[in-house]
Amino acid sequence: MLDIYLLEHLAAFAECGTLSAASEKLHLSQPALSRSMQKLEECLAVKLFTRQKNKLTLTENGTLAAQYAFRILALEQDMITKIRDFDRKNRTISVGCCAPVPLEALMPLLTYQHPEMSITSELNYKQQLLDGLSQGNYQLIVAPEDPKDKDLYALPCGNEQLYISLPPAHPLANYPALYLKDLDSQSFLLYSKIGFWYELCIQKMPHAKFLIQNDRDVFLELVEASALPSFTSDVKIKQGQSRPNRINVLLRDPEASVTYYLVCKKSDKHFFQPIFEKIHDSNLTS
Amino acid sequence: MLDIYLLEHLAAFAECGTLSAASEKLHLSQPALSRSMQKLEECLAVKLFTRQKNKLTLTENGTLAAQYAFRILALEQDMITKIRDFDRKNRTISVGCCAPVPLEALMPLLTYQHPEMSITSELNYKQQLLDGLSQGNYQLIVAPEDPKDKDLYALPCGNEQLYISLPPAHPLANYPALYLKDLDSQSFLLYSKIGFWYELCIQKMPHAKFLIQNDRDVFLELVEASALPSFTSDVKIKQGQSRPNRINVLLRDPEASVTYYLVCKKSDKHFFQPIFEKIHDSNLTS
DNA sequence: TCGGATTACGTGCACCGTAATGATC
DNA sequence: GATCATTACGGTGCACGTAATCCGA
Repeated sequence: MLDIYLLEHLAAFAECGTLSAASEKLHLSQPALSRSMQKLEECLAVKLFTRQKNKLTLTENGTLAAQYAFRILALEQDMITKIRDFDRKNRTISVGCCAPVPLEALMPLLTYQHPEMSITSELNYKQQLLDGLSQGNYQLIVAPEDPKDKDLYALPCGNEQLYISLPPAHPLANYPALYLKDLDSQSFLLYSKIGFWYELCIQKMPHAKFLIQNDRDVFLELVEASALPSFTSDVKIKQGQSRPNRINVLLRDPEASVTYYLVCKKSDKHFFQPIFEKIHDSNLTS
Repeated sequence: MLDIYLLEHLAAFAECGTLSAASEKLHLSQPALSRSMQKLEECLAVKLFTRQKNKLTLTENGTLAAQYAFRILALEQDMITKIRDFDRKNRTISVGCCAPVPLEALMPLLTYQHPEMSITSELNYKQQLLDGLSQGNYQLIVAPEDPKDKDLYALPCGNEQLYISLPPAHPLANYPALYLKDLDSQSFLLYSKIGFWYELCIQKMPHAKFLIQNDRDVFLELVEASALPSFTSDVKIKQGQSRPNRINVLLRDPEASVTYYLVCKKSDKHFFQPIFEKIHDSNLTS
């Protein structure tokens, strides 16, 4: 069998055209390369070069050999990257979530339970979450409803109730509860990374204007400093994140109250069993 | 990059299941293999094995790696054989010939003119010769007529006239000349390796019986010892191969007199120029 | 006790770099 | 003289084998 370094040397020579150029590319001395080429010919027992004292050129054999060399080297490189990718995928848990709130409790839980694995998470929409789960891009997802799929294992893991946060002077601030359609055509401060809530706002308030903020700190400061309505939830309020100069009004739309479901493939159920048990005891939103 | 020997070792282990079995297969010590596997893991920076003190097993990573190893090794093996085949094809001249006689002069000519190349020859029928030439299976053919193809270069290279060799007592032995159809329904001694002459006999004498001999010596001895008619030619007669106890009668059929053409691809004309020149001076049948 | 895996240690080969030579422009 | 390829020579890394150890059936 031919050593891989011989193929690398041949490939370099085929690319560069001269031994000296190739040797520079390979960080190698010219004599070393010269010997490699000789050895390659010897191993294959085939003439690969025409030697004109001062010039080395590939024969037809040589170009054929170089083509093979490229293919083999590419395949080996592919092997390395693919195996590393495969390994990394096996030692990372990818979590997809429909909203940011469940992640806040789920991520610490996972890192605690699987200290040897790295955990990644991203927000995504319902259908993408389910697709990603079945395709293996996610091992665990949090959906805003029960997927009811025979291949999936799902467990309720908490609730979240949307509120509208209004300044006391706002005309709607004294209502005990509202519907989203009551708020249509208003302007809102909206943090961008809120998952499926964003869809809900767009759908229910097609005429509203959303002043979208990508930076969480900027968003909070604007809420503080402006009289613009914004959204919050019972979870956030319980966490004490409601502002004293704001009145939080319940939203009665059925979609404004969500039950989160933690979902994995049935085949992964055993692996995630400890997580499901912990959630059974104390859910992700309490 | 991973050294090829590491892949070979991995492949062997994947096939054998234990280091000791694989080491035996590789004619290698167990420790050497053990180290190879460790090095492979180190190079890939990935766990390939589960180690149970006394048992070494491939992980999923490992089986994936082994699959790649097989592919790479196969590709490399393929490279070696393909290049050697390609080289051999380039340093052999394959000659196809419609009859044995022209070969007797052509082969020495070729070996003399191209001492570095190996020459192979075979008898074949006209169409196969032309197909073989265009497909590269032959570089040079001898056809029984001018192929008249614009991509081919052809030159007459000799003639051969068929004779029927009869014992003096044979009823037809005193004719100055005969046609093949005159001989139909007789029994003949026929040497098998005579190229297109065989076709001719079958066509012109559908009722004749041919006692076919595969061994040249046996054939000649039977000609000597029996009273059965057989075939010969002017070339053979000039060579002094006619038997004293036989009368050779000319065959008048136009097909019984053939002009041979030496043919090559126009693209190879330059390469074979010396051969064509020599033949121009003294042809293959004189 | 045997078979399988790993560790420890010494050795030889093979690949490398430096230096020198040959050859062509 | 500059560039390119090859040969000669000495050094070193590394893959190997032998021997020893550990562990489980």
